[in-house]
Amino acid sequence: MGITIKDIAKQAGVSYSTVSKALRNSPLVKEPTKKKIIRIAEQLGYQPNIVARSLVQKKSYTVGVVWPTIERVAPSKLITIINEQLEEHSYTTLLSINKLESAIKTFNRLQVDAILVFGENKDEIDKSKHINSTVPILYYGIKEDSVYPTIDVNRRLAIKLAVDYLFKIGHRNIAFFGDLSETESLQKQKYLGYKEAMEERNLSINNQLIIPTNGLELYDGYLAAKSFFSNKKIPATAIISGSYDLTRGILRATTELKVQIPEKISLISYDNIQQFENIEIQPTTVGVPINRIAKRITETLLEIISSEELNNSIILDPELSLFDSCKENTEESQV
Amino acid sequence: MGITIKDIAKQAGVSYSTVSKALRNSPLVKEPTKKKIIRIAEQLGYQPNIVARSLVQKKSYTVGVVWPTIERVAPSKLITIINEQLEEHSYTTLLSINKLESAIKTFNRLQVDAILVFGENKDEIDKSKHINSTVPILYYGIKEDSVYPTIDVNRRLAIKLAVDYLFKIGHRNIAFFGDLSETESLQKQKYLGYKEAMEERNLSINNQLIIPTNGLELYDGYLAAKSFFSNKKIPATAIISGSYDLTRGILRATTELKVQIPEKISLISYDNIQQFENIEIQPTTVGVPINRIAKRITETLLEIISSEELNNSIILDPELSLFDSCKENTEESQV
DNA sequence: TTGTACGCGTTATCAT
DNA sequence: ATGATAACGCGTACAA
Repeated sequence: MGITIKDIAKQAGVSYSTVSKALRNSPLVKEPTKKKIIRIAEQLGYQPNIVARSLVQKKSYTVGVVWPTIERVAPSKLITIINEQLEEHSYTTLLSINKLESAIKTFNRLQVDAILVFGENKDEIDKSKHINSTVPILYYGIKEDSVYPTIDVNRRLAIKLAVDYLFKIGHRNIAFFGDLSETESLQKQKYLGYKEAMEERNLSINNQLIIPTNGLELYDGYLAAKSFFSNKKIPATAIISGSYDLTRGILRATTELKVQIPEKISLISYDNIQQFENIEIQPTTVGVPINRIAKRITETLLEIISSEELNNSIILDPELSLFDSCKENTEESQV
Repeated sequence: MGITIKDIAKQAGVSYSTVSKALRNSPLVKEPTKKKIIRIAEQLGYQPNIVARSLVQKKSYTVGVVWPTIERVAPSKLITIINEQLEEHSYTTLLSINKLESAIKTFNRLQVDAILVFGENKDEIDKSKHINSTVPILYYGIKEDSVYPTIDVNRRLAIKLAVDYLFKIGHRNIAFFGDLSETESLQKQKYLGYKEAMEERNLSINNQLIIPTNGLELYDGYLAAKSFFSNKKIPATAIISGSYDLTRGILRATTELKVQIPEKISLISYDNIQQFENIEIQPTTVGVPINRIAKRITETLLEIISSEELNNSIILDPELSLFDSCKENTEESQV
């Protein structure tokens, strides 16, 4: 068994309530006594029993994160940042990799102060609806529009921003690299943004411009790009890439094939992370910076915890971060 | 606030201690009363308060997993399996992505029953040593030999097995693909196994045979393999690949270059996962199957929890899984 | 300034 | 078969 405040009290020759006050740094305890108690606590390696505390306080200073798809890397950076930020507010983050329903139950039993759910689909969420969670829940990145309190990123708008910018600097033939398979509904939003924006500008879309990468790994981007550039005449003056890793692959291909960026072709990458380190060229990106997402999620969680009330869905708007992978297009191909 | 047993008691017109017994399915409660109580509990959506329970029982049926490197995919499959297995024993798994020291503190405060630490290096572990954890700790995959209770995999022996097998079927020129950078100490163990085994057999090693992939992604294996096979004369009759993704890359390269496996060259891959799905050829692998690792870890955790005593380090021995990527070598190059 | 007593939700022990 | 009550470790209102 661990050390309790009673053990400390005995050692210090005071009552255990005094110890409790001292450790919580209450002004109701004299400095010398406080110092002494704290010293003894450290000596004994005292760890406050959160269990007992949260029982009496009805607050555990703990946030539960539901993380059923641990095997996907995508949002792991995000959760790392959220964890750090919550820690600064002296909250502890606990992850569960169970299915949504069972994770929610667990966190309710554990009496966490709030639950953050990552990237679930609507079906799964609906299944968990009958559980009346005492603990407030916040969803991130769910795959369909939703009536549940949600924070998400406007991926569609992101790609539209990219198209608009490229249009503004003279590009008319704009290609899109992305995984278009049915399962990747996040990717699909990006594709829709591309299509919409192109149509709005009356730009033609053809199969030469839509490049399915058939996967989201670096290698997939690399292969797609190699085949793309093997065309006699490259069918576009600009590329929009649907994800970080794809972009890395595209850049490896352009380096290898000595396709100059941005001289030969412009490039914009979808990205939240903004850490294209060790890479030949810093690409122009579009997306919601991960720090902004994290900050907003943290704030919302703290809000939910203190007010018990959740204002509904928040959709974060993306921004364009200009670097040197884009250049004006002055070719005759302009209409 | 949530529903408590007292709420149920009021509804059912019994005392709350009867409710407690009924919900724990005690034989001391008459069937009809029990049924009634359970029904009401379900109606109200009652969730037992683990906090209170673990306070009195001094047991939380919870295992804490320290997972500081969430951004690396490697052991995520493993943890998924362990989670499932612990669940079958009605234990809940909770992850922390904090630094080791702070995670251990957290789990102690939370009064979990055991802590499982993933893939930390010795420095980090030493730093946490001064914390006298009330909760028993089990380490997995730490990067140096250790005095702490540990379960790990014998990577060195795995690669030796591979070399030995290839030797037995007539290969003398055996190449090794792996990331040899200083930071990858797990990879290094594999390289050492390769070197040792080759030396034991008096097989010569030269730079043509040791292929640093400079990364562990599919793409890295692909590139390394392409350059490897561009040699006029391929310098080996067999390849040992240091990891799953590298192997996938190598296979893509051989397919592309029409290098027949195993006709032209034999291949053995290091692997725990054994799920080379969607791949052209099922390679022969060597390693400890992930299910065996998971099972052993789960067992050890449960043991530790019940006995409070930990028998020291367990090193799991790898096995060879023969598939069709190897073939006897009958060339003259045999000594 | 310090100590006493009660309550948080649950389980376990003892009476009834 | 059921109910009353103590205990788990802590925080806090109130008494000293």
